[in-house]
Amino acid sequence: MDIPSGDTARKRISESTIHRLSRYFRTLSLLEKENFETVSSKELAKREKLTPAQVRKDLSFFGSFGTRGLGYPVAELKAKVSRILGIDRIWRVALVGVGNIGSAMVSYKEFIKQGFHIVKLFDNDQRKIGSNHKGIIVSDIKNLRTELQDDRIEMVIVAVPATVAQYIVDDIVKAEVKAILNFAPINLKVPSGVHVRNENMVMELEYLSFAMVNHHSPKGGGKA
Amino acid sequence: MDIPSGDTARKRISESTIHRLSRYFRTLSLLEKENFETVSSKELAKREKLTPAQVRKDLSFFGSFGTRGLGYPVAELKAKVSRILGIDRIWRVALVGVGNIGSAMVSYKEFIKQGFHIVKLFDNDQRKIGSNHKGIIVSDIKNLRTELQDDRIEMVIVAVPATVAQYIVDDIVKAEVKAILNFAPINLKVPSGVHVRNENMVMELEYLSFAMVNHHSPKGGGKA
DNA sequence: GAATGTGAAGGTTTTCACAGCA
DNA sequence: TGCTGTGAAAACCTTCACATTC
Repeated sequence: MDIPSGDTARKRISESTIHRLSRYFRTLSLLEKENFETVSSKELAKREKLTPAQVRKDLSFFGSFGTRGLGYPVAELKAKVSRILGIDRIWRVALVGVGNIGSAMVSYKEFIKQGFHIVKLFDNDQRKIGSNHKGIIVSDIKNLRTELQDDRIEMVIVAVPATVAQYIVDDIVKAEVKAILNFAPINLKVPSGVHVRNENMVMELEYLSFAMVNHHSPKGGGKA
Repeated sequence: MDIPSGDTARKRISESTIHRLSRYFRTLSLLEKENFETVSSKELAKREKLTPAQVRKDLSFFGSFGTRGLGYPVAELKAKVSRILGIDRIWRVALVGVGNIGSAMVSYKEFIKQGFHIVKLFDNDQRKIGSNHKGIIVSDIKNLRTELQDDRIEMVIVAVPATVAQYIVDDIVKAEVKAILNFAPINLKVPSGVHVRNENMVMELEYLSFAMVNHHSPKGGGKA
């Protein structure tokens, strides 16, 4: 076992490190296509606009994947990183709210590519229930809890109006789903052990707005 | 002038602080609707799952907005925060790529609410060019640079495939637009002074995946 | 009494710098 | 020689604690 993931002495890994691992993974996929056999922390850092030390530190939390003098084996490191992120498998995902954003997510190719398979859709609109989106029949949101359980859903994407998001999430929690990606601009309450990530596009525009009015030079081009 | 935004001695404000200001703004809008006259750092902190000290520190970077013993005046603070974020005005936004995500963004109400007005659409697909989306005629991407300039666009949302994103962005930069919200999963190159924010939904699902396989207890429920 | 504003303390993340290995 | 892996230092961010003000 080369990833020290045994439950003893596991260091808390920062959110930034995890996000950078996602980026390394993407870049490693690219490097693989470009037929690189190995890659140095310097090269990875250059592509991600980071320091080589940062890249090495991030990876070192999970093991020693490189060879001194040579760098990291691309294919192998990619496999390791995907294992760390838990994307060396298929995740069964449901989506609630087949509106603007919901529909876009159903057709979003990057999800499938990375093993996130949207296999269930829910809505409360009678006109949508029963209709077919990309081969999936939209279910009635009334049956959310039971269908999530019956279909062994592991993650739910919430793309409903802010006013109803909390009720939906309460149901999702009852179905014992432990991971939620939330698009509603609201602070959801969930019991501990349930993971919520918020996707808020307005916040990013607001960041840009702030940067502009403050002539704020972005540190290395801003959030990557 | 109560915001120390004169060019002398401006402290670097962290990205986290700005994001929290966005959240305060949202919560202040809510508090205003609930007819709160004032709010304490304690109450704001509770709603955002932060510490009161954090709230006070964040605000203190920009001035002294509160009254000891009382708290912050809701309406006034909201106005101040919107001023700081630069959202006390209308921003003219263009969107490139009227596909899945692009279409969703055009109809996304939160943008308009916060003063981000999408006033131009571009695509390279002949079937889309000339068509009407929410009252906006889709322009040919060939004319991107000139039309961005003629229409005094200040921000561009890029929702095109990763393979073409860089070319589009090069054009956007030529049009002297200084703010880009990028949905393509790629590290864009822009000259310094141009602000880029990346919106990557897959990264958030990957974070959830990591959290799940690592039985990783989220610190206060994860990214809010 | 209640709650802000803020130096100082404490904690976390990033960078440095170099020993160690191919 | 080239590049990793990693303690130590530096930078950064958050929390504490209290003087200050209403």
